[in-house]
Amino acid sequence: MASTRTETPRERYRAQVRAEVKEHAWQQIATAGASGLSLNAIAKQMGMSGPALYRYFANRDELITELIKDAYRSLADTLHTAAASDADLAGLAHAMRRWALTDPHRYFLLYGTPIPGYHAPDTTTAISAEIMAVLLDACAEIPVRPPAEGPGAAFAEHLREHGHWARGHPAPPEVLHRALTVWTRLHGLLSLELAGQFNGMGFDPDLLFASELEALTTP
Amino acid sequence: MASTRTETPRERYRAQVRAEVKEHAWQQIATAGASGLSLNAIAKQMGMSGPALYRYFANRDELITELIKDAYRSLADTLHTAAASDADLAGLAHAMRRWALTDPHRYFLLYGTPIPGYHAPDTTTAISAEIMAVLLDACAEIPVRPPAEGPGAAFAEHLREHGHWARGHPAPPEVLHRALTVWTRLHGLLSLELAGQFNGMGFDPDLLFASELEALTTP
DNA sequence: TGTACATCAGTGAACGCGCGTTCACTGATGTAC
DNA sequence: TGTACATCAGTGAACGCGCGTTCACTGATGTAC
Repeated sequence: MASTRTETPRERYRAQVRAEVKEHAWQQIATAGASGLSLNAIAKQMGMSGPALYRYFANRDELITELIKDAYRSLADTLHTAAASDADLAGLAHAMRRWALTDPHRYFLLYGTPIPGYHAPDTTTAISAEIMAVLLDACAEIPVRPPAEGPGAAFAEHLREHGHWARGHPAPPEVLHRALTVWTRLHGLLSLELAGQFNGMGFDPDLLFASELEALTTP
Repeated sequence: MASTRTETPRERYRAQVRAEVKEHAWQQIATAGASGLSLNAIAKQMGMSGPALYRYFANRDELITELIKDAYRSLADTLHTAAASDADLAGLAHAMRRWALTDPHRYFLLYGTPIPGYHAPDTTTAISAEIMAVLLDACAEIPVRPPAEGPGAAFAEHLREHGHWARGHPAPPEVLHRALTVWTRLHGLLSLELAGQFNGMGFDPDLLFASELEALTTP
């Protein structure tokens, strides 16, 4: 990508094998979950011996970290692409839902039950801030009716002092508030849907999603 | 509880050991996650040999099922108790949040990333319907402003035909709609908070929760 | 109250399995002169 | 263009571990007469 030096064949090969390992890793996460990820199993699937993978990843945790970073990157790119083609907040939400439905386990790796004993490195927080920034941009274009009093007003006021997570985004606290609301409500819908919690209930998740989006995009 | 026959000492002992096993199981889930639950480890913690536990649980899956049922039961009881002491919807929401914060892993066992390879039995659906019923009762007491058109109205209309999950609860579709919204929004807030996703952000989750509750309890 | 028997809790050994990770090594690929 | 050397991918054996689960068995507890 941004590398000036030409890649040597060996580097190209390394990158290719790393990518192939990750592909098998995703496949395995889909069936066994993130905590069932096994280097040995991946190696066997690729027709290699287990220790061979240690040429490409220092250990299991580094592989997981890489998967998480890729997943964040993929979601951020999806939202950027949508925003670049003039999508409004509703468009972003639909893009995010499509992204989540494409591979539920990828979504859960980012936003699901934390993996026991694993702690994500700081690299990921930069990308998740990027994602927030896209949401903030979209929320800034929606007219807000700032409430004069009550918990909603209080929280917006609170965000005036505690909004540094927006990383200096030039938006009034009401917009920060809106963005947080968008995030939590979408996550509620998506994670329940992806976990299959709506399954026996018989209503159409599309319609629930559309209804919540309406509530989210009107002031 | 409802058993007419007196419990024999042996039955009492069995029940006590089962309970102790479950306690250690929860403790272990808290550190290793649900997929890290190990019968052998529990036995060791209790000063017993591994195979001894097979006197009390047929296998690992039965233990997990039991934990899930207990968790559902506990949440349902919590909500019932709150409702019995005249709590409105906001009161129920706060009770639910307190319940979730008490033991995040218990919450995630019910509503988090599905455990790979595990499928819950039907027994649990009855209790989760019970939980929904409490929410429905509380939602029925909130004045609704039914929208004339748009996705919100469409979904309410949809629920007129697809609301059998409410198990004959005598509430208009707008109330079913409201209850679903309550569920998804609360879950969004709780699961992100419990997973630690708000951690680095610096705002007060209490205030966000209060703000969403306001939006949820006003028509 | 005492004896004979049935029930049941718990043990220890064993089976087969898979895991992450290290280590010394082979053989192929690239590099420097 | 050819040779000497360094780099690196991948292997196979090994270590130590823990898992779920079965099985034959011991010893304690309850039950029936």
